Parts: sequence; structure tokens; C-alpha cells
Amino acid sequence: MIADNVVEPVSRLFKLLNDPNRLRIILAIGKSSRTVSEIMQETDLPQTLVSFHLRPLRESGMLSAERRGPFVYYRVTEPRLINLLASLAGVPLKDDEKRDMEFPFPPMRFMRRWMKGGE
Amino acid sequence: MIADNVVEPVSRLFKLLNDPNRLRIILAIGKSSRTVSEIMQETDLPQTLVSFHLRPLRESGMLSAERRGPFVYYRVTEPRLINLLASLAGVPLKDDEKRDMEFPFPPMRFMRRWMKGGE
DNA sequence: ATACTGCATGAGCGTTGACTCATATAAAAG
DNA sequence: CTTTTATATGAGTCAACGCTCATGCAGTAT
Repeated sequence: MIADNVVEPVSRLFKLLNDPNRLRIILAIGKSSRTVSEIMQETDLPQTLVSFHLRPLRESGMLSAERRGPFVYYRVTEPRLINLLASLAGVPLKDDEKRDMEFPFPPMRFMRRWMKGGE
Repeated sequence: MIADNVVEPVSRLFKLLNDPNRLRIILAIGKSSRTVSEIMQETDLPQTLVSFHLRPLRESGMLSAERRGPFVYYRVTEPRLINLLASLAGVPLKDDEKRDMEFPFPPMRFMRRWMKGGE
């Protein structure tokens, strides 16, 4: 019998990442540091929606926020997350992201078979 | 600008895995082959709910189903998924699952920091 | 044919989740 | 102090989701 406290944390992690707009936001930040306005531009999402999604990502610790003047700069606390998501999404890393590529994530690519949706 | 067709497949994958009961079901099957009744026992979920969750998992190709007499045997099509989930969940593999452990998934363990939930 | 077991499926229901709108706060500029 | 820019937040809406109930179908046995 599998305990709740084993499976619920994993569930929370996937819930945090299961929204297309959140993934867009994370990938837009990438391994650099971006203000909310920059994220709005790169994702073409309204400000209030970007902030709305940034909250749970920040509160979970997946993103960190630092205020500098009127701007708030967000960054991904674990650059490996970008490697992982880029690998899953099947997109190449930007050139300036290929540094500190401790390991690529071909180990996860096998899951791409299950991504096709019935539409 | 990140395209929809890049990020939506990843979203669908995570949606498929973001439910605690689905994770329980997948881990209950493990690397072996289990009937619906056996899954019910191991997860303590009602039959209709187990079947309800098995459907999308099967239709996505994540699980395969084979009828033998009155029973339907489910199995995980990619045993590596069990390695991955077990690693994320922080649970050891059962002894009989440690074979064909081509790679463990310490590469993913760093995400465990984001699993804590505010309750 | 009937009955029983194993599993699947559609309808209905309550809850959660994504989104928008209006508004609030923070910093800078005039 | 007022205004403007950058970001955050609470309330409300609508759709999606998880779940249950009732029922249907497949296989087996009598």
C-alpha cells in the first residue's frame, strides 16, 4: 500500500508544472533573469496573468524574485530545470544556456511518446 | 516567443501524472503486470475510480492493457517511468525491480525541493 | 438461459483551477 | 503631493477535473 505522503509531494510538483502558460513563463526566463514586463513581452500574456502564475512558482521556491528599483527580476533557482524542460519539449537550449550543462536529459526523452493529445 | 505546440505536449504529459491516485496506480503496477482487482487492493480505491483513471493512462500509451479470460492485465509500457517516479517520490525500488536499471534518476532528485505544500 | 464475477462507461455533482477585472502597493518622476 | 510606471492581489466567473452512482458489457459457470 502506497502512502499518501509519498505520492502527494510528487503530485504537487507536477501540478506546479502542468499549465502551458507556466511552462512558457519558465522557459521565457530560461537561465537568465527577467522582469515581469520582459516575461509579458516574450510570452504575450497580460500582466495580471503573468503575476498570477509567478506567485505559486515563487512560493514553491522554483523561482526567486529580487526587486531592483521599480522592477522585479525573476530567475529559475535551478538551471537544471531548464535543461529538463527543454529536453522534454524537444527544443534546443539557447547558446548562452549550454554552459553549466552538467548533464543533458536524454534520460527523460522517452516520455515524449505520451504527449500526443487527442484533438 | 515560445510556440504553443512546444509547450502544450509537455503540459499534457504533466497533467497525465499530476493526480495522486494516478501515481498510486502506476506505482502499484510497478514493473510487473496487475489486474484491476489487484490495483484496487494495493491502492484501496473503488473499482470504478481505478477504471476511470486507467482510461487516460491507457489511451495515452503510458499503460497497456491485455485481456486474459475475465481479467485485464495492465502494465507500464516504459519501466523507466517507474525508476523516474520512484526517484522523485524518494522511495526505493522493490528488489525485483532493480534489474534493467539502465540509469537511476538522481538527475531529477533536485526537484524534490519544490514538492513541499503549504498546509 | 440465468447468474455471477471482472471491468468499463456515461451522467451528474462538487471542487479546483485558470483567467479577468478592479484595485492596491511600490518606486520614480514631475 | 500628484502622477506615472511596474508589479501584486482579492473577488468573481467559467471551464475542467475528480469522483460517485447506476448501468452496461465480457467472460465464466451452472
